[in-house]
Amino acid sequence: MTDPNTFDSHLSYALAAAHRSVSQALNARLKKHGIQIEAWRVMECLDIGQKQTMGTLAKRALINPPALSKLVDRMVSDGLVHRQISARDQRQINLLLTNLGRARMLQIREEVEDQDKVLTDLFDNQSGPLLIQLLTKLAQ
Amino acid sequence: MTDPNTFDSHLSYALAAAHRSVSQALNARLKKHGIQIEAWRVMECLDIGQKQTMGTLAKRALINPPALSKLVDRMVSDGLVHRQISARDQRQINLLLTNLGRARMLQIREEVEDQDKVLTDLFDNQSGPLLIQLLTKLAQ
DNA sequence: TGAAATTACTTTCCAAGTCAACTAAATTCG
DNA sequence: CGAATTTAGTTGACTTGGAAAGTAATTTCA
Repeated sequence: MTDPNTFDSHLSYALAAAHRSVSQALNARLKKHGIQIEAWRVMECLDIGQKQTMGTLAKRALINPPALSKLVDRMVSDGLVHRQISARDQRQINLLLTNLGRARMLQIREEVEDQDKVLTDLFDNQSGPLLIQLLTKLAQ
Repeated sequence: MTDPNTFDSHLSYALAAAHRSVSQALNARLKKHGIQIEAWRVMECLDIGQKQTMGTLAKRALINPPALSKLVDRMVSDGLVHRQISARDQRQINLLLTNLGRARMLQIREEVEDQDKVLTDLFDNQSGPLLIQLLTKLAQ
């Protein structure tokens, strides 16, 4: 056991600390674009596959359904996305990026890529991808 | 560039996904004890060093000062901690665990240790500590 | 010394998230 | 078929968090 008097060697603590630090930094950058991290994730998900349902989006963008509903309300009133009722299942919503939304996403993507580069530069060539791999395993 | 059409290879995404998954699992366990993750972190910090100020606690427990103030209000009314004005600086608060707080912390610690074991068992002997090391580096 | 600046913490106001209940559409199966 | 169940998404009541302002104690330095 390593240092029984501290709890910062716990995985859950180290993870929370890293997440806090990284999302604060990213948040500061996205503030310039007037957008939240979650909204950016939604837009990236939509760019990968248009017409996604709220359900699949909630999973991919790491947002609970009620929070996603409200976030999408705001994004609609900001003109970034619009809702379309699915033809095959009237309960489902297909969310679409507007032209404005797509343009904004591309700008923001640069900011995020830049931030990501700063982070991965903290590590050597093996460690960066390894960290992502370990995190991905943890996320299941 | 690896897989330009997905963003889940971004460190910030992998980190958010892992954090979400881990804190949801931990949260479910702590719910049985009627406590939030943040309150548990505060109690662990107090166990390491009693009489910590709100400022140092905020940093160690990864909580912004206003949120910590409010959390401590709730913990005081739950009888877990109590505030004591510092003798040497009347602006500072020294926070102390009550006997109830200490007892609850010890119960909860078991739950968290157990959860942490489940997580670290996902990895081989090198990877677990390595992950923590990489995360700690990221948190600075 | 004592006015100005800094530091420690809290409060207020508002934005955002959660849980549980709700609406409505689709599916199941007796 | 059609009543019962399941699924998709939203809403509402309530809780929590954040930014900025507020209070009060301490420190700085002219």
